[in-house]
Amino acid sequence: MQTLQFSRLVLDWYDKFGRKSLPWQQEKSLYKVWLSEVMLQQTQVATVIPYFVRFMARFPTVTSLANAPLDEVLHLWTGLGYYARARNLHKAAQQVAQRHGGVFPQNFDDVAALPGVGRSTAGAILSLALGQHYPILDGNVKRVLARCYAVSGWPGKKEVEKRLWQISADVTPAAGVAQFNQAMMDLGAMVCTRTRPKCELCPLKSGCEACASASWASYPGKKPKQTLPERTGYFLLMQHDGEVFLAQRPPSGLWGGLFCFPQFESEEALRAWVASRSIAGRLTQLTAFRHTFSHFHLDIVPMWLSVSSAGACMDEGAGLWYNLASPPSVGLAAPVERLLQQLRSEPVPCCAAQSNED
DNA sequence: AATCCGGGGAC
DNA sequence: GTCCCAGGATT
Repeated sequence: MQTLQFSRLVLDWYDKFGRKSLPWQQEKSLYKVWLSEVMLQQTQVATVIPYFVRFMARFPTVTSLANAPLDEVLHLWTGLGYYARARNLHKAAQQVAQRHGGVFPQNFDDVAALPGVGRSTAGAILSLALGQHYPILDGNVKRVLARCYAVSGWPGKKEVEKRLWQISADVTPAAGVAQFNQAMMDLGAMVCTRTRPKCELCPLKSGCEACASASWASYPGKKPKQTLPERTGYFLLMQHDGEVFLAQRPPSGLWGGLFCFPQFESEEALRAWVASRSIAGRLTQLTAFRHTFSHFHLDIVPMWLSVSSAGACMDEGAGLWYNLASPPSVGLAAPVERLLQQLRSEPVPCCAAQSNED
C-alpha cells in the first residue's frame, strides 16, 4: 500500500471514529500531553484517567510539580506501577524549571533529554501537542504495523523494532501528524486489538497483509516465555496502637522510594532483627499471599508483632510510624497497601486477640 | 543486546 | 492462571 494512501485512510477514519474527548485532549498543552504520555507508558487508558485527573488537580503546572516533595508525587502515583516513572517525572519537572525557566521545551532533543522520555514519548508529545513531524512507536502502533506489513518476530528484538520504526516513519504524513498519531493509537486500542481484532471496521483492511491471510494472531511475534522464579519475603508488621512501622526503600530499584514493611528473606532473619533491637512481643503469622512481578513471583508472609512503645526503629534509612487512621502522603507498594487495609478492617489479627484458631 | 521495572485489565 | 499493555533506563 502506498504510504500516502495509508495516511489518508487513517486520517479519514480518525475524523469519524477517533478519540477526541480524553482528559488530556482538552485544552491541550505540552504539560498535559507529557504527563499523560508518561502515565500511559505500559498502562491502559482506563487505568490512567483517574490518576491523571488527580495529578492535574494537585499539580496544575510543571512548576507546581517541580516544587512538590517527591513523597507526595509517589503518593499520587501509588497503584499505577513502574514507580521510576514518578521519580523521573519529578526530576524532569525540576529540569524544566531550572534549564528552561519553567517553560516546557518544544525542541525534540530537549524533550528527549528529560528523564523518562524516550524517542516514542518525545515524538508523541511534540506531534500531539504541537503537530511537529515525528513518528511514534508504542504498543498499539507496533501491533497495527506488524500486522499490516506482516513484520514477524518479537518487537523486543532490536532488528524487529528497527524495522517497525522505519515503517512508522514512512507512513507518518507531513500534514495532520497529531491526528494521525492519535488515530494509530486509537486503531490499536479499539480496532486492531490483541485478540479478536475488528478487521471489518478497519480502514486498512484492503491493504493489510495479516488480514488478507487471516494471520493476525501471528503478529506481533510473542516474547519467548520464561518460567518466573519464586522468592519468599517475610514482612514485619510491627504495630503500636493505631500505628505500624514502615521503612523507605532505597531511591532506585524495586519499589524505589516507596514505604514498605521491613522485609526479610527468612523468618530467622526477621526474628534476629527483632531480637537485636530488644523488641518484646509475640510474632503472629498472618495469611501468606503471592504477588507477581513481571520477572518473578514473591510469596509474602506477613508477620504481625504488637509492641508496647513506638521508637528505636529509625536506625537505617528513613522510616516512619504510619497512622492507619490518618495516613501520611507517601508512596506505598501494592501489597503493602493491601496489608494496611487488612489491618484497618481487622485491627487485632486472630490469635493475638486470644481467640481460638477455629 | 539483554535485563530490569509493577500493576491491572482482558481472557 | 497467562499474556500484554500509549517504554525507558540501566548494564
